[in-house]
Amino acid sequence: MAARVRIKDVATLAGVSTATVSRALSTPEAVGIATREKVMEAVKATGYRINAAARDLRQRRARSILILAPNLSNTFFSRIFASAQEEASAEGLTVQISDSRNASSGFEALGYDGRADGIVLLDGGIDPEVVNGWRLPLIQLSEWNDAYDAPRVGIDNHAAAGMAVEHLVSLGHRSLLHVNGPDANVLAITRRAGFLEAAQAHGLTPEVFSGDFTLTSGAEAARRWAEMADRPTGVFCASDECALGFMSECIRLGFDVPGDVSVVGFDDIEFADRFVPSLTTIHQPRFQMGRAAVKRVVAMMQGHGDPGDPGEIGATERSVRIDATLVKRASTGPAPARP
Amino acid sequence: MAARVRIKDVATLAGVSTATVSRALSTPEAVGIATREKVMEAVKATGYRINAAARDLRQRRARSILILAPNLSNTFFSRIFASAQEEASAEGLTVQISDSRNASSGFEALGYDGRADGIVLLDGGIDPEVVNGWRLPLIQLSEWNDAYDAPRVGIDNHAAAGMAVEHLVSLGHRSLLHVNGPDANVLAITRRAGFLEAAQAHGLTPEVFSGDFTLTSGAEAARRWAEMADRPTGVFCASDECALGFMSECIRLGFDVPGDVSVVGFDDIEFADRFVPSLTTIHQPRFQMGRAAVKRVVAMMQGHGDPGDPGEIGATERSVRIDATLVKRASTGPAPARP
DNA sequence: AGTGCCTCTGCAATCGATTACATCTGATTC
DNA sequence: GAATCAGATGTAATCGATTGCAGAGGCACT
Repeated sequence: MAARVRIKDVATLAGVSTATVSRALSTPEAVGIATREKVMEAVKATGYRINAAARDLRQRRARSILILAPNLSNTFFSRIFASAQEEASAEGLTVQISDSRNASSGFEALGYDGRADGIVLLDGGIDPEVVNGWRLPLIQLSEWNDAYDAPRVGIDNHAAAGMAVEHLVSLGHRSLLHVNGPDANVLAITRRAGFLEAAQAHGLTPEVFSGDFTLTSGAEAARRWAEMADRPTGVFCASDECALGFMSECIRLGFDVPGDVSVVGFDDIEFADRFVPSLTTIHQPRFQMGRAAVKRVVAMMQGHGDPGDPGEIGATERSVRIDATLVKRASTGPAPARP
Repeated sequence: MAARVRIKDVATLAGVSTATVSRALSTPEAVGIATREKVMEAVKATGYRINAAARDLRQRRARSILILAPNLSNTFFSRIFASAQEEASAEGLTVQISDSRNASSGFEALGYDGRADGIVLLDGGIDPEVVNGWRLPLIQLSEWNDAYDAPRVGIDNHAAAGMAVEHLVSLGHRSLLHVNGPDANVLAITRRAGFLEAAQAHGLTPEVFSGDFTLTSGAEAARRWAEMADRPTGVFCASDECALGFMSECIRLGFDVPGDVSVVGFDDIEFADRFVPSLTTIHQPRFQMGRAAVKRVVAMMQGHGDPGDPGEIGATERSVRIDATLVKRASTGPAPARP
């Protein structure tokens, strides 16, 4: 914080009061043209930059929203960050992106201390007591937790997993495998449930391997798959990274995709389209998700008449559903004839 | 900002002054044990959370560093963000990650308005006048700009490109191609120069295609390459994404990698190891880079005795060089016999 | 008892902006 | 010419914490 020039310096140089400088900058139409120009000149001459802390303190708001993600190095989030920032920027807001798994858990838990007016939460694994204690407009994006008292933005993971199953079944696959995400993860749980339900609806009794969404876990699953006596021919992975890891290991082990095994991913990250073979997957419109989440949280913030009023927090019914679609590519094909 | 309970409320409940509450929280050892406990109890009972704006204003610092990247959706940055945040967190600092290309360019240009005490800049393409006008401890990470008056953290891109060339040459490749990054990008320029110099040192006159680091541009380059009469057998791409795009398109066109063409990338992103064939590339220790950058900027911040003092800004000689290494994988092999 | 010192606590100024209210100027209207 | 009004500007309170200074109380020593 090196703001050595204060509004008072500008005022002195321009020969007006600090009130006038403040008005010239925030509500120019409330100031005479001649004065306004004098002020602007003084601002330039001094290199004045507003002190956000002082403004935030007085106005009791920070013009900023906090985005919390469980792991910044997960590439799935990148695009969401970009679109969220873009949308926020259009609203005149700053975003702060932080890692929810990496916060000092002390007094100022999770960096939240009034520096933000709203929160977009991408992590469903935080203690509900903490989350509900924030008392800020908050929306849950992608992941969620029923114990959080906040609306959600995201796709229908259960149904999307069902789409993957339908696709595989329609290609003739009768023996299926699901490579799951982390046990405690709500996305993993939901996708797994959707997978199992759809499979059972077709009278199938599929296999499930545990994983953690990563490339490595996908590769590991592939090795395990390769050693099975009766290898499933249709595989649904809980994430694209996992699916790409799975495919890549299959290929290295000498199998053909989709000749020997069809693979479906989840997310539709950039690489999905570029891998060889390209990956059939569930497309999540991440750009749209980021935008929608910010729009929602901004709306909630505006609902706050009194800055101390929790407003429409808890309006869970105001959730936004985003449509996911199945993108058919080269990693899935007809089931091989049973030996 | 919904901090409805202020330090005064805590003070009243605990039956002490606000000064005592403040001290109990920030310098507990300066307060009697009995009092301290009373205060802590009152804090819990009221759910008090400090108001960062007020604290920042009074202390004239924000306990936060700003990380500016040219494009949040570029997955190369993800890991840097994660490590930077981790390091900052260990120092008791918050990080704010922002997109430098997406800032409202008005009065509060780039979101900088005293909310941060230091900056890690990953973008070499910002107007130097703006950057030097920030008057904050600043370090340049990965990208740089000689017009910025600030130390750098990063690898030797020129030498690294040379390593790629040496590797290809040692495999017998005599006809080389470089798929470049954006024309104005300092990384692209430097890698290109390093490539050309090393090639010329071997008496070669290589080809250069322009690109922009992306998967798509790599694929495009591959199509162009495929149509050449005399196809270069050794290709060096300015980024891994580009290299993977190039390889993927080659394979789709029916070529063999590395049978028909050897490909070297740059960065060593996660997928490099998982593609088939796995990608030979220049490893940039991104984790280490993020940490180092934060460490440096924190050191500069501490050099600030007086918060209004630019301190050791301009200490360009204090740059930190990180070692890059060539990782040999399956995408490079002996040059095919000349037809 | 007096003095000095140490520990703990409170008072009140302070950080730098915003903004309710008051004041002033000049124009318009009757 | 007085009354009224609108627009422009200034005065001063305010946001919520931190912290220099001083006072109170306790203890030890002379």
